Amino acid sequence: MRISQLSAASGVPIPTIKYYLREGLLPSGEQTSATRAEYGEAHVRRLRLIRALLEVGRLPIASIRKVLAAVDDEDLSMHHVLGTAHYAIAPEVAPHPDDEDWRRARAEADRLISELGWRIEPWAPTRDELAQAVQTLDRLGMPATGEALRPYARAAASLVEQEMGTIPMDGPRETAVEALVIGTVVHGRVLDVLRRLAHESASARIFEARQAGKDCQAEKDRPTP
Amino acid sequence: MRISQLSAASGVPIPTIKYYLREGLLPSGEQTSATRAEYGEAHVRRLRLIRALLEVGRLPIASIRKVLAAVDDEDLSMHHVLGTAHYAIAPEVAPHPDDEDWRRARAEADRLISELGWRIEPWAPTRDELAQAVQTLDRLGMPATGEALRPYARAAASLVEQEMGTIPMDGPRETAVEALVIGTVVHGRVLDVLRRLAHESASARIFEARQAGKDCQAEKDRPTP
DNA sequence: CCTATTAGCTACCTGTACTATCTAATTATG
DNA sequence: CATAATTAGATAGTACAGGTAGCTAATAGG
Repeated sequence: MRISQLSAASGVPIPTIKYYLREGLLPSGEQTSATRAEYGEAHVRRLRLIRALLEVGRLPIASIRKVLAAVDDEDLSMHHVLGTAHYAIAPEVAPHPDDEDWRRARAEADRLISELGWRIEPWAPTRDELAQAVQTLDRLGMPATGEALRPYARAAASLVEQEMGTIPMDGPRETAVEALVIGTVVHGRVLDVLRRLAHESASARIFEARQAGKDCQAEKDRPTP
Repeated sequence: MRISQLSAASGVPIPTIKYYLREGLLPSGEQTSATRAEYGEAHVRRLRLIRALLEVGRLPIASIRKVLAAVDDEDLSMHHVLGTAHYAIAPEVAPHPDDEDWRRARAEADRLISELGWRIEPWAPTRDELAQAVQTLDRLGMPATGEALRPYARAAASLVEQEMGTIPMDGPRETAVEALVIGTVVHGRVLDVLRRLAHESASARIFEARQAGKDCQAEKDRPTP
């Protein structure tokens, strides 16, 4: 398969494929001469994974590179690939270690994690992400106690439990690892989208009585298609 | 309160505050002379909300402007403010209306929503987001049937139900509306982070037996603090 | 042999979220 | 009263992300 066919098969423009090659997201094809390289099904697959992480997972290119490097490293156990993915996904959160509010939020996050009995590395950046959310809720006057977060944690744990059951652990490593990464990234988005849909629906149910007469005005505000 | 005090109180640098004023995210202070304006507690509050939407919610400035405009529009019902927030949050998803795969994914998304009995506007961009995720999973060979998505939907619905109960519906409009927006954005992130934590924990539990001997090597890969 | 395609390279472009600087008008301070 | 500091408002510049475009030399296929 030549680059033009790879482009056609994947829907990704040639210059973009070249960009991904430069950035080390996509392995080079097998060089058959100075101006020819041969690409295969693995490249199509890889491109699909890249686009999934980029468009659905909203990961920056640099993070995708790290994730894919871990996926390709045969020496890493599945758990460590997943760990790398989690590290790469977690956005930098600029902790202010000498800020009192920050320390309290971080302590609250750590407390919740240990109460739940979750096995999370002490240096996991995800802890900081949780602390950031907790701190933000505190500052906004909606304090996030462990009490308030526990339902979210339980729901998350139960969904993840189910999801883990569907990973083909005993198939080829690559399949399992990709399924894990997709689980982390794409299913995260699925849950987020469904939550927003549920939110809109709940809001419609709850408020429909209160606003009865206002629908006509609202219709005018509808964005024109 | 002058701009320098506003900056100190909120932790946002003066040039950034000026930028938010220019961009219409923050209302101007009360002009007391050609070179003085007076800011109040509302400005501090607004800045905190902006930073929450930006840093935790990862919303682009343009979306934040739309959300805040809706929050400030006293003529909009709470449901419509929330709708605006949902519209603003949903990233553009570039649907290809003549792509067969896309149409199938979109149909699957619509089917799931109607099966669940959710009240979602037909033109809601969130439908496209769900369709995008479904299409991506299809392409990656992990087809997302309604069956597979239902547990996520149920969990989302139940969490949202609880969350709605905590909104102070009968307090001042601004408080309720802000709580709704924060619920949409910040609690979404909380759930996402908790899901990734649960994922890491589950992975640790499941794989610890399989990798026993590899921990030493793994420790060396730990990012240096 | 001639046209099209390709790898590898460098340069360029667009959008986002700031940052910096400048000006003129105040306001506070010694 | 003079002088230093602060401010609003405006313009311009920066850094990064994610591509996109064009160039050159080599080669493949007809």
